Amino acid sequence: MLKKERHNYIIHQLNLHNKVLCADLSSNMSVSDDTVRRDLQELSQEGKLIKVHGGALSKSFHTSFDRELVYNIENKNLIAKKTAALVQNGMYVLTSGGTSILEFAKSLDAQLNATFFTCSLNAAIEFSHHPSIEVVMIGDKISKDSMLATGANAVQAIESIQADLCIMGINSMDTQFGLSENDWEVVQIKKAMIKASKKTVCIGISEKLNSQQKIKVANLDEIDILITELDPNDPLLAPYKKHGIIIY
Amino acid sequence: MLKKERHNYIIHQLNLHNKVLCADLSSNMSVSDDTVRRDLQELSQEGKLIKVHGGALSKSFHTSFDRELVYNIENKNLIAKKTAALVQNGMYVLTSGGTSILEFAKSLDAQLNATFFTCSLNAAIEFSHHPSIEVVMIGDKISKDSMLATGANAVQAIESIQADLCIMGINSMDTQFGLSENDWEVVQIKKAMIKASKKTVCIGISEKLNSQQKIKVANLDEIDILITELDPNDPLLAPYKKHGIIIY
DNA sequence: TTTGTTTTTGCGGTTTTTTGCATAATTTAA
DNA sequence: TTAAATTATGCAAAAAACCGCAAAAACAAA
Repeated sequence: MLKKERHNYIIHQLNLHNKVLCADLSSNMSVSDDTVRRDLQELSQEGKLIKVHGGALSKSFHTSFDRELVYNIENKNLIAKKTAALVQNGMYVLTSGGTSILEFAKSLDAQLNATFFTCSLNAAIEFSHHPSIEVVMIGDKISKDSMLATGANAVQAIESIQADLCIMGINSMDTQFGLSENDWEVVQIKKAMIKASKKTVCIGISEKLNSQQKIKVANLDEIDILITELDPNDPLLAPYKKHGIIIY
Repeated sequence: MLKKERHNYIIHQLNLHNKVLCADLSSNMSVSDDTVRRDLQELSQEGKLIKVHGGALSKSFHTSFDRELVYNIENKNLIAKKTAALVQNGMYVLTSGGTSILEFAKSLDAQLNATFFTCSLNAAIEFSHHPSIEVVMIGDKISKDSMLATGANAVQAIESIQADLCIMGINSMDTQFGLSENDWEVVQIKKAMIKASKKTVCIGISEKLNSQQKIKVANLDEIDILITELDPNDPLLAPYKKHGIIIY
C-alpha cells in the first residue's frame, strides 16, 4: 500500500467514524504501528486531523465545540437557506431530525405558513419557535441515540399523511447503495416518510456523500432533490446529477 | 474510548445537563471512577468546567448568581427528589410537562427501569437522557404555549394506556375548584392522563396552591398524592390533607 | 542496466502516558 | 457522631510514543 493510499484511507475512515485507532489502522493496512504513527503525524501537520494518544480524531468533530460549530454552521446555514427556499405557503412537510434539519428550521421565513410533521423531538421544538407554522409531533417510543420517535405507531401515523415535501438529513449516500443508515428503527421511519411524500429532498454536508452504512433507506431514484453546501456544478455532485437528482 | 473523546463527551453532557456525576460518567463511558476524576481534573484546569465533590458543574451555569433562580431550583429539586422516590422499577408512568417535571426527570435514579409516557417535548428529551428508562412520546399537534402535543390523537393514545402513576405539574389548585388550567387543549390531555392512571400525583411549588384558573382539570378526590417543597405538616397543606390527599 | 542517493519502513530498546487498583484521607449526609 | 460516598496518592501493568538505526524500496542519472 502506497503512502498516499494510506493517507486517503485514513481520511476516509475518519470521515466515516470520526475517529481512528492506530492499532486498527496498522492491522487493516498491514503496516507497522510506527508507519501509521508517522502517517498520522504528517496528516496532523497538514491540518487534516487531530492526533491524539492512541489514534486520531476528525477535525470537524473534535475542534472544541465553538469552533466546530462555527466551521460547520456556516455550511449548514448555507444548506438551510437553500432548503428553506423550497417550502411554500400552505405546504405539508415531513422532516427527519439531525443538525441540518435544526438549522433549516431556524432559517425558515417568519412569514411562512406551513405544516411540519416530524418524529424528532429537537426538530419539533425548533419548529415550534417559529411564529406561524403548525407543528405536529409524530409520537412513539423514543430511540435514544437519535432522539427520534420510532416504531409501528409512528410508521402508521406517517402513512396516514400525504405530504408535499419530505426533507431528510442524510447520514450516508453514494451512487451504488443510495441513501443508507445504521439504525434499523430509524430506517423504517425514513422509508415511511419518503413514501408518504410527493417529493423527497435530501440535505447534508458534502462529507456525507460517497459513504455508505449498513442499511439501505432508499435508492437514488427515490430522491428528487439533493442539497449540499457545494456549488451545484461541483464535480463531486455530477454522479448524482446523472442519476436524475436535481442539485441545489 | 479515547481520552479526547471522553473529554468531548463530558463537555457535551455538561452542556445538556449543567451538571455531571462521576458515577454516571464512569458507567456510561465504561471506565473507572479514577479515570473520570482525572478527566474532570484536566478539564477543570483548562477552565472548561467547575469540579465539585461528586462530579462537575457547567461553568456558565455556576457563574450566574440569580438568587431567584437558585431559590426556585432548590425547591424544585426537593420536590423532584420526593417525587422520584415514588417511582418503582417496572412502572408505567404518565407525565405532563413543565419545569417541575423536568427537574423530576433529572432526579431519577440512574438504575431505575421504568417506562415514561409524555406529551411534552422537553420532558421527553429530559427523560431520554436517562440511561435505562424507556420513553414514549405521545404525538399530535404541538401547542406552542406549552410545548405539549394536544388534540384528539393524543387523547386517544393516552386512553389506550393503563399507567400505574400519573405525575402532573400543577398550575393552580385550591380546595373548592380543585385542579385547574387556562388552556382548554391542555386540560383535555390532563384529564385523559388522570383517567388512564391508577394513581395521580400532583407536584409543584406551594405558590401554585390556593389559586384557581378558568377550566377545571379534576376534583380533589381524583388526586391521590400532593408534593410541594413544604414539610408535609405545614398548615398550608392541612386543607388538602382533609380532602384525603396524601402529602409528601 | 548499474550505481549512488534519497525516502520509506520496520525493529529493538527506552521513555512516556494511561489506566485501574489498593489504601488512606476527606467530605457528605443522616 | 457514624456510616457511606468521594477523593487523593502511590504504584504497577499495559499501551503508546519516541529514538536511532539499518534494511528495503524508490528514484535519478550515467
